Amino acid sequence: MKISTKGRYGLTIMIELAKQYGQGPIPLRQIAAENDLSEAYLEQLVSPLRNSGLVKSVRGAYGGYMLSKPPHLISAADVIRVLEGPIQPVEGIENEAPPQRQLWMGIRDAVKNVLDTTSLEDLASYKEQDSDDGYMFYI
Amino acid sequence: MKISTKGRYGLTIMIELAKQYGQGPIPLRQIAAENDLSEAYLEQLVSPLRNSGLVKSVRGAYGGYMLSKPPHLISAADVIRVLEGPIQPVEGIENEAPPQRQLWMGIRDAVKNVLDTTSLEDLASYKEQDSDDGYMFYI
DNA sequence: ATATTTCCTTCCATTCTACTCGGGAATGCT
DNA sequence: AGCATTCCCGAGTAGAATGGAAGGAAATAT
Repeated sequence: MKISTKGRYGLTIMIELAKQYGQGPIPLRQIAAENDLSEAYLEQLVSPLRNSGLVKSVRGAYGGYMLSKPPHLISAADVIRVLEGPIQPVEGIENEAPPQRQLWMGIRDAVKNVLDTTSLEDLASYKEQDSDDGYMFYI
Repeated sequence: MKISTKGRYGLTIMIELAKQYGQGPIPLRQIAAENDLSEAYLEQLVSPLRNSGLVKSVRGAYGGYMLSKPPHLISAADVIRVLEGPIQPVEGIENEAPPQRQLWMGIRDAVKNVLDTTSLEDLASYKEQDSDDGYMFYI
């Protein structure tokens, strides 16, 4: 029940690109440095993002990556789907017995709903709202 | 973003035990046969379920496993937590930047809500409701 | 005594994860 | 033209997780 670093770092890339949307291509090196991540690894993640059409690239000096659409038109679900595959809590849900099937579909829909209703703009323009203090991380 | 066979098969065990709750100990062999699963593998899964107190065991001939509480008092979340660990879409959520943190917590709460509100009784007494035909499995 | 069943440990093949590395191709700057 | 920068692409790799298999010991009913 995990989203791997593929989805996590991929989302980080997309949020950085969203923050600087409209300011020309952003090199991966910068994103890697700011988030303390491996540039070579990010390279592998951005490749499917480009193939799927979510980002555009410019090669050469002063090149980099940019979103191919405004941040409010790209959802977290779009990014996760490209990097982690279809949103589904189990493989082969159609072969499961009806009770389990109903459960997995419920989970899938709940997750999908959160990811679908969160845009890159939401994530990039995030402002601290009310305090998280006391909120439990593990449940 | 997956629940492995540990959680899935473990839930299958628990649902079978729920169906036959109050009818004495059920051997794993029977559950394995009915669901076409490896008995040796189920053995490994039921061990943590016993250690956590969700099931009780009776050794020897005519022995087996049984729920330690009525099915309506055990949630799917109880089972998944024992076999898959804490319900969390990413590791180390507290180290994530606030925007991502908010997203992961939203997903976690959504999943937790579905699992918490589904009891073994719900799963064991499942009756076909309205048709699933045409419902998409992959989204 | 024997069959059954849980209990416990170890081992194994395969796949996934999270990278690293090396090199090639395009582009801008001087 | 030459050089630095940056994307692009494939291969390799150590470690962990997955999904089991195997063997034997201990308990219990008949």
